[in-house]
Amino acid sequence: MTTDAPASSGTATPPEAPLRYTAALASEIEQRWQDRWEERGTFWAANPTGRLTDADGNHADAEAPSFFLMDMFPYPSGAGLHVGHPLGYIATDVVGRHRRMCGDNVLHALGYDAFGLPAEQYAVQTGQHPRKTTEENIVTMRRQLRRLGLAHDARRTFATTDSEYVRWTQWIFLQIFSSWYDDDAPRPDGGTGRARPITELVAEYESGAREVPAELSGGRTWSELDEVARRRVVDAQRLAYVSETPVNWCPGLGTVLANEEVTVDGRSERGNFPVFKRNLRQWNMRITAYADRLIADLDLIDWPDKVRAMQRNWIGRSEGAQITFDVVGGGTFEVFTTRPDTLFGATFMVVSPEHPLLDEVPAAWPDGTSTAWTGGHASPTAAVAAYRAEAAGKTAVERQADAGRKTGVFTGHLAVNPATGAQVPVFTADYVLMGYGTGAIMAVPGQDERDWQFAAQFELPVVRTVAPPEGWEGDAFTGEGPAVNSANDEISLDGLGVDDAKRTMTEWLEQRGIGTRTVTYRLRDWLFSRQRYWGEPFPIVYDEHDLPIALPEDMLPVDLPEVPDYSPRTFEPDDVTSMPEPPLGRNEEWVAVELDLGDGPRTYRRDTNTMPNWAGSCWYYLNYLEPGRRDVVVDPELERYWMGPGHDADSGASGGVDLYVGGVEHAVLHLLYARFWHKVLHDLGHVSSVEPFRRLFNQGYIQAYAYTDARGAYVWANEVVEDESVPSGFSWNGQEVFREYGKIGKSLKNSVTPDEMYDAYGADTFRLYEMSMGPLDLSRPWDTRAVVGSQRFLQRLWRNVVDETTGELTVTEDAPTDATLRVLHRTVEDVRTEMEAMRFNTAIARLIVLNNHLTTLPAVPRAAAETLVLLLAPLAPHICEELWERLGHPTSLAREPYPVADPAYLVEETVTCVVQVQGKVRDRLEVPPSIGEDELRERALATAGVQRALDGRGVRTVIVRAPKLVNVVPA
RNA sequence: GCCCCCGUAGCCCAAUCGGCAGAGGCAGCCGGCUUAAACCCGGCCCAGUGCAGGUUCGAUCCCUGCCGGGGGCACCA
Repeated sequence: MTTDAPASSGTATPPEAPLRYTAALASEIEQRWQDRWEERGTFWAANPTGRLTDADGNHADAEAPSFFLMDMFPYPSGAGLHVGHPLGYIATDVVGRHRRMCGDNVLHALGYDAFGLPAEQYAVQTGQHPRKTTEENIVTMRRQLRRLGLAHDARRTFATTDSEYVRWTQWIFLQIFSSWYDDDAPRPDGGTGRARPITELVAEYESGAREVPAELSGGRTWSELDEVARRRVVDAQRLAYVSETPVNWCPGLGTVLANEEVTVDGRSERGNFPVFKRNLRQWNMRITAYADRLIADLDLIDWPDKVRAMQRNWIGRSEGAQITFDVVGGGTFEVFTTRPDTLFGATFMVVSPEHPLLDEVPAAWPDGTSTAWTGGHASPTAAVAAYRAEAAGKTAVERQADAGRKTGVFTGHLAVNPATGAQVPVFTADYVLMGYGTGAIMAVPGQDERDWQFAAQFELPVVRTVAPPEGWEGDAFTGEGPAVNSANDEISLDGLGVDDAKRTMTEWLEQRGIGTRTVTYRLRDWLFSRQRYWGEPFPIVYDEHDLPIALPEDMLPVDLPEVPDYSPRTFEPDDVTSMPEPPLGRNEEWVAVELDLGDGPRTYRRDTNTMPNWAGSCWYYLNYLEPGRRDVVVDPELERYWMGPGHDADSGASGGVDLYVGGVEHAVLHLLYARFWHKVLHDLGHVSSVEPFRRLFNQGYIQAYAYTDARGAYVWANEVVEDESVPSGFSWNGQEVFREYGKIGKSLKNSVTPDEMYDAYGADTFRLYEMSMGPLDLSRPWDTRAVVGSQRFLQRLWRNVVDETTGELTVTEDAPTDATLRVLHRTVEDVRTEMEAMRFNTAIARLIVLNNHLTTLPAVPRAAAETLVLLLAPLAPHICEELWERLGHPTSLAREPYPVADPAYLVEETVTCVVQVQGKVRDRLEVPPSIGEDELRERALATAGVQRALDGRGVRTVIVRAPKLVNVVPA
């Protein structure tokens, strides 16, 4: 049996011991202290300036280091919490309380990420307005978390759905909309490339300092463009822009989704619905402009290697060349390749089905077209149209199922290989993706496995340009080797290694003006609009030209309008032909709006999309610094104090939140988006820090066993018992059941709630158990039965100080003995080390040792009790406050200095020296720690154990590691 | 298929620089307390570190291969 019914008889208060530390007494103490902390403002963090002072009205002490501590933004679920949820909140609370006792000014608060799909779905299900259900859920969650005793500054809480917060989310959107990325602008850190206000771009065009890019101007100068054309030129360069691009359309959710929200199976991360590629006009954010900085600055921050690797991987930087190919009969197109050295082996071309080259294809098949290439169609026009339609209807799942079995069709186009001059056929195939590189490749079957497969399928020629090793029997050879078959009148790569060949070829291409060195990224721009109700509206209107116009700041926030129906228009999950239909479009009075934006009152049309729920979590850390500001998104002085580079010893060159704790599931979503927004705000001068989160810590998950019966149905885990008589070892109601390990939740019937723990043990026991289960970053199984161990510890602590019957203090004023002082100071030293390294499980183990030692004494010396209480206070704050008060201290221990060990008591009088012969322990010696090597060697050689083990053999060498080890090596 | 992390007692987990395999908790067993039981107190049992090699005076720790578990990526040119 792994999960007892939580209430056990041991927690009832026995009449003979009215002050035993039972769940009832713990609850009384805990709630009393929670009220006091709130009334006294114990955990108010003082800002250096402005309205937020500490409880005494003081601003931050300039001498005290600041420590900005954060949990990942919780989403207030309607389902309530289970025991896995608080793990991270307890951990950050322990860190915060510990840092505070170490003298830091700790900022720790918790807000709510309350927009988004789940909130909306919950509201639709319950038939209520999302604002109502969201607010109710926040109330419930606040109550459950307050009962944990978290030392948050309650003045700094907020929800992303607050109108005051939405104002600034929209304001930041407008900052991004009103910016462009200047690749050549110098940065303070020495690099080049940063966001600049779009007004500066316009000014440069007007003054002639900058020429309008030809692909945007159609060859005309700025002065030759009319007003609308100029706006199109500028709009195309904004960091937030509207464009018609292939996007992820999810009919089942009724909205488009970002790449990061689509699983590798091509389904929505939420709801697991199919996702289709559709060309739609949508908002995008130019995160790709920051790709290099998002990679490079990973080196500045203290994050788990795993998360940094995931971000690097997601951004997917690859170096190569872009090469121009001429199309026979006119026109050109570009390909991207990481292997320009293999150009001589490019025997055909492949473009993605969405490629513009296919908008016009020859009307008839060229002479000699193989029937294998035509797909049975009479003309390229028909073949390409059919293939394009087929590709558009495929989900990513289907595409993936086909991986390896290549499909495609000849387009009728022929291209010229610039190295060989040969005419090669251009195919279209869906293994080439429009969103990566140029959407077109040169196919080199000799050096690329995918191309080889395609070539085999369509009977295309193979030319090897890298010599495979002797005896190579495989297909494509992608390894290192000398170039072959790679020479023309102007250039020869033959004999060069891959790297040299790449360089030589790229130089030749650049000289000839038909290629350039290029870097490409897997990362795409961030698709930023959703066709849902419960999100931030865009602060954008459109004029008669259908061009976006930013609303002026004084019109913010744009609040959500009431609509007749806020449910999304969803479709059959596989309805490919469906079109998104934003709920905000249902309120025509709101959509059509008359405004005076400078040229008199005119009618505009509002944007009816909403922002993704990531928007709110992209900047919430800044809002903790001083929520509710009307004049500025964040006070620069507060940002420098709490987050600026060098604001404390550990903040480094990047600055940012000192410690950010949360699950690893946001590694490439929230954490990438937030870094992007932060860098834009940094470029525009709103924040001094370069990165939002200096140190990231991923906590593990608490999971639990679940049990299925013979039919595979889940049974209530808390009713399962261990049963030797059945093979699985577990039974439920007398029938054998089978154990699995998985997420805690209602569906697995293994849920345990914090409320049950508060009732059965109290919050301190619950906190202590969660922290003692193992290292914080490891996932581990919940075991309700084991919680009692933490409760026993607190009971023994309580009894060491308070008489269970009378409530009298039992501590003695006598000085501790030398032995007690040694244990005490050893514990202080070790606990400090463990706490600083966030190894709370081992810190707790040391505290238990000390407490058990005190239990053996006739009476506990006050000095030892007080030190123990202070050491334990971050972990079990309520009982420690209570004991601290009973020990005669009128004020909270929240800011008492964390104990420091006296080194005098850390020195051992004797050390056990291990005496080994050939690595095996043969004897032990009690020696003074200061013993010299020579003396130790002599004494070790003289021991009976060594003599017996040597058995007359000579000694070759003796390794001495004074004072702890001697190892004798026989001859 | 590629990459990363983890395998220590029945269970959760410790072990600093390569130096006595055990800090703590749970469960189990024995004893004490008790009219009795629970709570509580004391004590005990329990692994040679997933497997096979290698380096070393000495390996849980470093290296190689394999097995098991977890995670990430996956037609990215």
